Amino acid sequence: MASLGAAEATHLRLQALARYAGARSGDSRVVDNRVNQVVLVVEGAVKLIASVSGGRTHVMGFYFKDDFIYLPARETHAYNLCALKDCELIAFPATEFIRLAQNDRALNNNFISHLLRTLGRSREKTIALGQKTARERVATFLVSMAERIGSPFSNGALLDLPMSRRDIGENIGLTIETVSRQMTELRNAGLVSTSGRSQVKILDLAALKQEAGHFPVLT
Amino acid sequence: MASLGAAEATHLRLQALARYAGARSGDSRVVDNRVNQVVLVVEGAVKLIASVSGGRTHVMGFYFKDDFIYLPARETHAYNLCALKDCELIAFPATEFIRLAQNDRALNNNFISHLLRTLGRSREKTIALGQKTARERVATFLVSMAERIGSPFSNGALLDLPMSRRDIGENIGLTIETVSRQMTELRNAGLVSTSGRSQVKILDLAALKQEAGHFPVLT
DNA sequence: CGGTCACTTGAGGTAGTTCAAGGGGCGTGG
DNA sequence: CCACGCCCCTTGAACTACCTCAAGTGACCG
Repeated sequence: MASLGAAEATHLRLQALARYAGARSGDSRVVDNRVNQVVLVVEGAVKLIASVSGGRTHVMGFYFKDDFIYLPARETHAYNLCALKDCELIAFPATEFIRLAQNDRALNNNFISHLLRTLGRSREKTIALGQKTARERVATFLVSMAERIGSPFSNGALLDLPMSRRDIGENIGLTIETVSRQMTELRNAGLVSTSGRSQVKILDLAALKQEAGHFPVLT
Repeated sequence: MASLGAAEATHLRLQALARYAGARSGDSRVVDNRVNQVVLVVEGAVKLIASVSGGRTHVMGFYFKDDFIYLPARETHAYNLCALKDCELIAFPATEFIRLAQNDRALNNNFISHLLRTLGRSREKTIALGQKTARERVATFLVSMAERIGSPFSNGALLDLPMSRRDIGENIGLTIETVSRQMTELRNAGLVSTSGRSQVKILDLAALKQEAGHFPVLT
């Protein structure tokens, strides 16, 4: 909760509001979505999924330690959080959270800049899905993950991806097969190497960014 | 500026901050994008475009009277507002705007709920671009426009679209030809009729929503 | 060590793009 | 008011990126 940057006084009130939620890897509907929620990831990794008509589902994004999620109440279609690993989360009902934030400049500012960042990422992603080829999307995804959960490594990064190929595909609007093929091509091109299902080593981050079409953060 | 819902006291300060901008139809770079801006559309219609690598450009959205736009400063790629008709706009530097809003509960709340709505729409659009077919996208676009600038008409709506087919295509991630073909198919299916370049009559809104895949507002 | 399930690879199909050629609005000038 | 011309839009035909369907392969778990 420290990462919310609230003052001491607000802190206590936030605690009164908070719903702690633990989750095991694979759990879905981790947080109550009957009202808008602000969710903080204390530990672990989650995906935000949207269930859409026709049984389709779209992965809106992936979130990791210290990330901050705005989870809208179910409406025309349902948003839900699913755990990708064992997780610790804290959820606040959005309305009360916002009201509280108004009494605390730092928290209010934090919340607003979080929203702006989220909006920025969402717009980037819109562009990606509207304009990019499969190759560019996969490259963009990897670059983004490198920036968010990668450990630096020579002139690249080391990644341990907690999500499946299916999750990746549903996130960037491709089928699982296409994701797989693009990964293979990137491997053949010498840009990445993989071991096991989840370990990815980015060998040349600059070149990968080139492949990504110079776009910034996705997800 | 009334639509900002600020109290009297804040009003004066907002006026001090405001940059009024008139624009003629077709004008681009209507608002200074060297700093983040909050822009209010007083009159007219604008598009928010993102210029991306490879000379590609994506139309992030269309905005009309009383709409509220968050225009990020140019960064990895440049966002710009272009006038689709003659316009009157008011721009506020975002940082100062947010600071001011903190002293005015109503304004702060309005701003936050605007951001949440924008984020919601952006997410909807992400889903649309990630999952929908050309037919669904065009239908979704028309439904959205009907809700935003349509005048009711029997069991449909009357539309006067200020944007070109190219703009539409760049907004929903299709080529101009595909947009055109889908429009003719919708016409042949008896869901819409058109006259001239910009007049669209939606004959059966319910059926069009069906075509759209039950999705809510796009753009 | 053996089974399951995720991932990979291949072959064929299709939605949408690309390239190219006509119509037809709509503004302009007579 | 009508004629002219530009440019947007429409339509057609060929192509291609991605999807779909199907069959391996190998990672991870018991």
